[in-house]
Amino acid sequence: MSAVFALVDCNNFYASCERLFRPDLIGRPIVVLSNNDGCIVARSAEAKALGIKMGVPFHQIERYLRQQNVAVFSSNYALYADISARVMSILEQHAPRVEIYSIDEAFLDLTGVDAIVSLDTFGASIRQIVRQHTGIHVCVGMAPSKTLAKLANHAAKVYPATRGVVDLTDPVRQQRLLALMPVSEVWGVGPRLSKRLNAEGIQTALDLAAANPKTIRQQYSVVLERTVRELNGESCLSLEEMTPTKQQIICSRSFGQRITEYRQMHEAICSYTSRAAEKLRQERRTARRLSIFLRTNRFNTAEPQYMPAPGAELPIPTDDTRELVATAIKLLRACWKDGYRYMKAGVMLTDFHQPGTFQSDLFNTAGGNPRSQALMEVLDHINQSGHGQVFLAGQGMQRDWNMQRRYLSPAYTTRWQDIPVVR
DNA sequence: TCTGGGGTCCTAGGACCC
DNA sequence: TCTGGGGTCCTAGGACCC
Repeated sequence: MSAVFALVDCNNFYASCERLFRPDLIGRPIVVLSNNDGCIVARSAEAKALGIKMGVPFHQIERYLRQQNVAVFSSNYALYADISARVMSILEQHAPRVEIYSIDEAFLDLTGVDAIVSLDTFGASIRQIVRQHTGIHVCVGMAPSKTLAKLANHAAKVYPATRGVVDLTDPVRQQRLLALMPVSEVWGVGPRLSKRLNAEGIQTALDLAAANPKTIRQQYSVVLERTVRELNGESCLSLEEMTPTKQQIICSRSFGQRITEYRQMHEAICSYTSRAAEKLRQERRTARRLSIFLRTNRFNTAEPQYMPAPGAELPIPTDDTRELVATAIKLLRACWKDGYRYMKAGVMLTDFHQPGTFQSDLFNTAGGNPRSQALMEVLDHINQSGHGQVFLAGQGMQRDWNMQRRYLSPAYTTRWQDIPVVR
């Protein structure tokens, strides 16, 4: 029995989520902006038809968007995460094994399913069920490897005649599609590799599939070699149902305005560290290494630049917000310089351990401090309850550096006072 | 004036050891 | 002028993904 993977991908996900609760926007172009309302990260079909490109800085096309009556939204991550969870739970009810690959995509293992029902029928029914239960439209691509399933999904999106479902298990069909796809559309081939491959005469996905894997490995990498094999229907990437534990946690943001005062940076670093510590506890890990980074605006070459990124090792791995914040602030004090206009800062945690397993020296108590653990549990409980916020004084009350979200929609599904009311 | 955030994997090169 | 070889570990940087 040969493997069959499906890739289910939500269409224009963020824009679709915004439209779910705004039926008045049906037919109107929608764009969603990145944090700080920086650039375009999602577009509805109508917005794509207007020629609006992904990743364009908002300020460059703001006038055009107004002229075209485009609805503009700041990222509402709470909303998207909630809708995503609903879509994923439906997929998990209908497929034996599911890998949630990103907020809007999942791989399914459909091996053996084609003995019971045709893949086209299965794909169409998944689409219909998700749409009926969530209002979200998805496309389904099916093939013997993940890389081919990705391409099949892409075809399902691009060609309306497919009705959103493409079964690419037939080798002849694979060849036909690969010949139509530029190599840059292949999963794992980014802009740099595309350029190099094009220069070598490899233009289409079919050209890459026809390349010698050994040669590709020598000239490029083992990763691209695997891609070549996957394009030939040899499955090298397996379905990963268990989310692997994180190797690092990063919390960083660009500021709403440039920061020039130490007080503001102190608040920001405290906040980011607290958030990172919260994520760490969710992962049930402790961290031994913490680093911070500050950045001036690298796009503005006329300004003096300063981008320190100091790190420190903790004596014992910890998940205690207070210890991590104290370490971060020590690093900040040492690297802070007045006279720069800072644009962004962040905190990174690495070198993770399982709580209580660290081999400590004679003078430290291994296994963590039970009082600290209890305190952190209470902190997380209150902050996740929706009833209030408890934070360290260092995080500040002014928060005048916080990011801009001028076009934020309500938290329709995750905050009581924002639930839509039908009159 | 205005250019996201959070991840992964691989490789090369330096430090260090015997 | 000569001044080994091989292994491990760590870090930085580059590439990719959504």
